[in-house]
Parts: sequence; C-alpha cells; structure tokens
Amino acid sequence: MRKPVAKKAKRRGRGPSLKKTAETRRAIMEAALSIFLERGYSDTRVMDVAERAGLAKGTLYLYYADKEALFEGVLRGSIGEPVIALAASSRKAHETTRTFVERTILPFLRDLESSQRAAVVRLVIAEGSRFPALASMYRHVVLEPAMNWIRQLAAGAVARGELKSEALVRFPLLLLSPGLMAMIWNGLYGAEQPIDAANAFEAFLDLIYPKRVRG
Amino acid sequence: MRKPVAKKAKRRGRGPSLKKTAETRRAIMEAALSIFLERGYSDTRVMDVAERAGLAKGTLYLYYADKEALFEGVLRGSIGEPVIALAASSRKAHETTRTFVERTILPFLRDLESSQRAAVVRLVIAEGSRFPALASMYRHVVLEPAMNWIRQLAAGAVARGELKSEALVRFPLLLLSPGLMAMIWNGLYGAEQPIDAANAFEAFLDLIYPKRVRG
Amino acid sequence: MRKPVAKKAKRRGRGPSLKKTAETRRAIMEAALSIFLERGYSDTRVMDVAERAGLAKGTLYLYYADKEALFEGVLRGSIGEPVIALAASSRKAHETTRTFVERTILPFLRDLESSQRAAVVRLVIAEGSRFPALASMYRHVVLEPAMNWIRQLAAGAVARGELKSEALVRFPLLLLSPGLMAMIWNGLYGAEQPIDAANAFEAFLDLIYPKRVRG
Amino acid sequence: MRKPVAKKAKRRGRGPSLKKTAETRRAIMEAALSIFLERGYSDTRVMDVAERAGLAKGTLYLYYADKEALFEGVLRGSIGEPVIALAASSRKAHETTRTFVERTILPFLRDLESSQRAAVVRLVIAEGSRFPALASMYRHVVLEPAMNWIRQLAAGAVARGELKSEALVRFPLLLLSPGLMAMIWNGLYGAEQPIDAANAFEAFLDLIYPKRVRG
DNA sequence: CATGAATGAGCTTTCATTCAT
DNA sequence: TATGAATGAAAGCTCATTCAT
Repeated sequence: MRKPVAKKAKRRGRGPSLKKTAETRRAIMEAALSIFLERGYSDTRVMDVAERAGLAKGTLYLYYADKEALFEGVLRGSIGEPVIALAASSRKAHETTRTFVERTILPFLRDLESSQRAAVVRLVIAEGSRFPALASMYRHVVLEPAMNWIRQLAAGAVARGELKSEALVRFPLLLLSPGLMAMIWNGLYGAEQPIDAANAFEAFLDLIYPKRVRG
Repeated sequence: MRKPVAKKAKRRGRGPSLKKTAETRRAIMEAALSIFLERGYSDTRVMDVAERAGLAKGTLYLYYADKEALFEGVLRGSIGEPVIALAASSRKAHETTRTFVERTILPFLRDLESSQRAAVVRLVIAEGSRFPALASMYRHVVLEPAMNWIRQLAAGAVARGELKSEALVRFPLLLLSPGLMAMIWNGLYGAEQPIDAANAFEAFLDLIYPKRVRG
Repeated sequence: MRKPVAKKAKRRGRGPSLKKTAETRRAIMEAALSIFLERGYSDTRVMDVAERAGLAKGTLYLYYADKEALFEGVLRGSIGEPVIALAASSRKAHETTRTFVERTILPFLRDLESSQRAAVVRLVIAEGSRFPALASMYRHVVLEPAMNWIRQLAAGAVARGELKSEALVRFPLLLLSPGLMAMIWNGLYGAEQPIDAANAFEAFLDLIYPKRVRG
Repeated sequence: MRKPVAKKAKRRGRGPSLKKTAETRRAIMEAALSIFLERGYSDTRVMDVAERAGLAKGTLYLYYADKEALFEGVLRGSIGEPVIALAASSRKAHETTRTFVERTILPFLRDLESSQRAAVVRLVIAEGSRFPALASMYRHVVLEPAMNWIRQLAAGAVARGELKSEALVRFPLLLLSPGLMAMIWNGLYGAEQPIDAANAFEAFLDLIYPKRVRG
C-alpha cells in the first residue's frame, strides 16, 4: 500500500492528480481493449473493464461518457499505427516490387496474431456495421492510406513491366485479401488450425508473379 | 407439395397440427434469419423475431429451446446450398480452367449481396468465435468442400500448365479471398460505396493468369 | 392402436364415451396425485400431469376447471378412508385400551410411508394454509372424526382407571402427535434416516402407561 | 452496537459503503423473512421483497445471488437461537425433571406463535424437502442439539426413577411432538381456533407423569 | 478525482389456459 | 370428447448508469 512501484504513488507533492490521470486513462484503455477484443462489444461488461483496470465501476464514467464512448475511444486509440510504418518505407534503388513488398508487408503480417492487430481488425469487422463511426474512422485511417500506397506501388510495377495487369490499381485491397482471409480464418479456427498470414501472402505473390523461372 | 403421400401421415390425434406447424416453423426461420442478419445475435430481441413472424413470444419456444438454439438452428438452415452448385458442375472438354471458374463462380458472386448469402457469411464471421458449433458447421459444410473443389481444380490447372504456381493447392482459400474481401467491405461500407465481388474476382484472375496476350 | 387392452378401447358400440370418462378421470387423479405428492403444488406442471395420465394437455381442462380445481379435487379424493377403518372397529369385551389402540392404530401406522398416506398428510400440511378449503375439508373428514374417536376412547380409559389423566380428552390429537412427528421427520430426512411411526407410537404408549410392572 | 471497535475498520475506499450496507442487509432479511413466512417460497415474488424492504429489485441481487440464495440465507439467519437458551439452563439442586422441563420449555412454547418461531418451523417443514440444505441445516442446528439435550434429561429422569420408561431416550423427539402438533394445527386452523402449545405440552406431561397424587 | 451501493428498464423464459380442428 | 399449437401475463435476473459520500 505504500510501495512506490507504480499505481498507488498518488499525491506526490500536495495538489491532486498530475499525470495520474494519464496513467488511469491508459489503464482503462488497456483493460477495455483486451476485454473488447476477447468478448466483443455486447458481451463485455463495463464492470469487468473497471476491475481489470483496477478501478471502481463509477470511475470509468469520469473518463468516458458511456460504454459506447469507451468502445469507440479505445479502438480509436488502437488503430492507425499499422500504416505509418508502410508510409514511411520507400522502395530502394533497384529493388523489385515484389522484394519491396515482401520487405515491408511480410514483417507486418508475421506478428499479426502475436500482436493484437489481427484481433482489432476482427473486432472492427464484427462490430463495424453497428458502429459506423468506427468503421468510417478505420477506413480513413487505415484502409484509404493503405489503398493509396498500394495503388501507387501497383502503378509503378505496371509501368516497370513487373506486373501485366492493372487489377491492383483498380482493386488495391486485393493485395490485402490474403492477410484478411488468414485473419478471419484464425478468428474462427485459429485455436485448432491456424493459418500463417505471411505464408498465405507469399503464396499469393507466387500466384501473381510469373514464376521467377530460371532464377 | 408434390408427393401427396407423406403429408397426411403426420396426423396423430384428432386435434390441430397439420402443416400449420411447418408454416409456422418457416415463418420463424424467415423472421429470425432476417433479424439476426441485420442486428447480430446480441442485439436481436426474441420478441422482435416473434413479432415479425406474426406470433406470440411464447410460440417460438415451442420450436426452439432458447435464443441460442434459435440462432444456431436458423443459421444451420441457411448454410450449405452454395457449394452444392459448385460440386455439381464439371469442366467441359477443352475448357480453360479460368473459363470454367468464371462460368461457375462468377454467377455465384454476382448475387452474393442481392441474395442474403453475403450477409450470412458476415454473420458467421462476426459471431463464429462465440458460437463454435456454428463455425465448425460452416467449416465442414461450406469451407472444406469448397477447399477440396479448389485444390482439385488448381492441381489440374498446374498439371495442364495453365498455372505456374502450386500456391492454390496449398492455400485454396486464396481463390475465395477476393470475394471475402468484397463481402467484408460491403458489410462496412456497402451502403455508400459497394464493391462488386464479381469484378474483384475477375481482377484477381487477371492478376493470376499471364495476360491473355494478343487478346 | 387396435389392441383392446385398456386405454384405447374407445367407441365400443357406436355412441361416444360410456365409462371411458370415469377411466380417464381416474387416470388423471392418479397422475395428478403422484406428481403433486412428489413436487407440491407450485412445482407441478399441468402438462406433466397430462403426460403421465396419457392425455393431451387440453383434455385435463375438460375434467377440471383449472390447476387449483385439479389440486383440490384430486386431494379430496385421496383423503378420508383412513378414519373409516378406525370408526368401524370397536373395543372387544375385556380388551385393554392400550391393546385396542395397538390393534387398531398400529397397522395403520405401519404402512403410513409405504402407502402414500403419509405423503398426503405432508402435502396437506405444506399447502394447507394456501388452500383453506382443502385444510378445512381435511379437518372435517379426518381430524374431527379422529378426535371424537380418541376422546371417547380416552374418556373410557379414564373411567376404567386405565388412564390417570384426562389430558387426551382435552387434547385428543396428542395421541396422534407421535405419528405426525414421524411423518414430518420422514418428509425431511426419511431418505437417509427414516423413523418408524409405529415404533414411535409404541414408545409413546410406554410413556403414558404406567409400566406393565411385573406383567 | 456495543463494541465500537470493528465498525470503522470496514471503510476501504473513499466512496459510500459504511454501515448502510448492514442496514440494507437487515432490511432485506426482515422483508424477505416476513414474506417467505406468509407466502412460502414459490408464491413469494422477489420484487415484493424488494418493495417491502424499500429497495429496487436489482439491489437484492447485490446481496444474494438469486432467489434461492435469498431464501436459504434468510432462513439460515432465523434459525438457531432457540436451542441456545435450552443448552444454557441446567437443572437445579433438587429440582424435579418435570419442574425443570416446565421451567425451561414452557416459556419457549408460550411465545411460539407470537414470535415468528412457529412460522419458521412451519416453513422449514413445508419447503424442507425442496431445500435439502435447509433441512439439513435445521437438523444440525436445532434438532440434533435438542435431541441430545432431551436424551440426557430423560436418561437422568430414568436413573432417578422419575420416569419408568426409556422411550424418551430412544425417541427424544416425542417430547417435542406436542409442540409440533400445536404448531401445525395453528398453521392450518390457528386463525379460527388456535391451540396453545404450552397447554398441549402440559397435558402431555400429565399423561407421562404418574399423577401427582394427592398434590 | 474515486467509490460502489442503488437503480430500474429491459430481456429471456415459463406455463396455465384457450380454442380451432 | 380429444388434441396440441398458440397465447401472453408474469417472473427472475442483468447490467449500464447515477450519485451521495
């Protein structure tokens, strides 16, 4: 009760909070996210979130107006970074599009499940139609940027003759569909028979790229 | 409705019952399915289902033990036919794999949204992890057969030199991922900006098949 | 469906029922009694009664207006005989009161539990306050006659000097209280550790009667 | 209410709670007991209990998991003291067993009905078979101790020659059966024609004890 | 800021009773 | 008479939200 470890280190000088608020907010987000991810919106009890965050039920309502605000707020904070990395990287001098794509996307796909990113995607998919604001946000923050990135990439590949078809320019999401497929499969059957998103993506690339015949 | 044989054999007592029962059952399934599809499991009120079916609340419980049984029972009845058509069709004499696939899968994809099939898939995806029996059933009735069909097809295509990569043999679901992607997109943004699953699939084929040069 | 065994032997001549009605009534009473005895009023479902009676739920309502009428009607038919036997027997010439009582009451107590009489008493006790008509009926049909019988007996015993106290004349039910005690105990703990009502009654007599010293 | 020690130690957080909780708990127990006693388990509505306790329906569920727990919990709290008094008292120097018994048991029997003890006994009897845990508890807390007390008493009386028979050693409950009889009678007919348990008990003693000849 | 007891609308489920056949 | 599908009032229980402390 007195150990200056972390949580209970309140009131250091005299006045009230300080960045205690920020800490609490983080605790709530962490707790809420983990529970929403495993149980979905309806099956999540506000009180369980409070408990896991180490707070009283009422305290949550000092930070979020209601359960819905908590849900959207928490997800809002858990979306977005994925594309940042992508946007940052750019193709090297003589790098093949495929190589570039593998270098940038594969690492991302590799820890899809181990991180909770896949779970977030699944949650957005499952609840999106009931939370249009969330879906819309996801689209603007994740999908549209990703689509633009892919479109540009694909256009370049076509221009450079690496790709025969302009399909990816018109349907950039096709590039992500293998990963999507893997995430959804894993959401349903991952416990018994997980699919590796990275492998599925590689297979997809094999399909697209005229076999690197003769090295 | 055709064979006048079996129907009358049901009448056991003197009282009511007849095919009224079957009608009621159908009404329930129809009502339940439509509401579950638009609202998901948790947001569906048993009473709304009863109302839409034109029945009293209690009547549902004569047909299904509880809300969960209603949900699973109703979905069980709405899954399965899709693959039947696929399984039935076989490649014609000198038909290209691509042509065959287009002939068989495109029509199916075209009415994905107009029929409620896409909605059913989305529901299974959204609720599957909370209804393992449902997910499992879907896998056995739809996914596994589809995967087998695709694997066989892909193996043939590879053998005939139409496909360079064996990726589809290892990840048959890749063939379905464009459709999946379209369904999920439409579930989230279909109201404003629907994607045509058939077009996405065509684009995917364009990507896979070395351009029909000199079309 | 045609075996002239018992139940389904309807319509023997031409007209409708006959004594079919009586049979059905008996079937209902039997079924209802057994279920009411094991589950009490509230926990008894009308449908279970119908089922055990081999009838449709609705049929019961042709015989009894509602569940309450069924309950009271059925119990009404299961009460009363006990005292008949008592009333019939009379003390023999030089028979001790104790001997007479043992001769008449002990046999009755011996099959209290094996017959369902004890269960009926327990049911009346448990539900009596909620079914005043039933309680009242029980009193007039069973308790009052029994009390009169005992009072008379006790008065005789006192007159003959067999009993010093007139207690039993004022509280005739005291003679029955050992049996009552046994029944209630058995209702609660009979499964594990039954008490024999007859033995308890004998012990009671031992207590009352100045030990047959040096018989 | 006496020791001002323990009370304040409960305050854990900053929020509410205090002895409001204890008050509420008492209100619930009081309300629940009174309604269960007058209506029995099945006919008691949880909401009526809440209402009589001046609380909202949901509040009950903060204190008891469900209706059954409420029932058992409330009864558990209303059983037990009766035997304490008995156990405490011991026979005086040259006191007759009868005198001792009258001194200890009669006062208890006198307010059987005015207190709610009789009603509790009747409730245990009526619901005991459907609540084995309750019946068992009653046995261990009330019946077994009482039986032991009586057995000891009876053995002494026999040893001192006050009692000729050992019947009460074998069936100690015989001593309580007059009171039981009175309680049950009063449960059924007490409104119109109550029996005084104390008088019945006295009559029973008169029966047992060779008349105090020539008092 | 924090607390958690209290609230009560809302939901699922049961079951006595009715009635068209 | 007999049937059993249909009814809907009634009950138990949950849980997001409030607010006195």
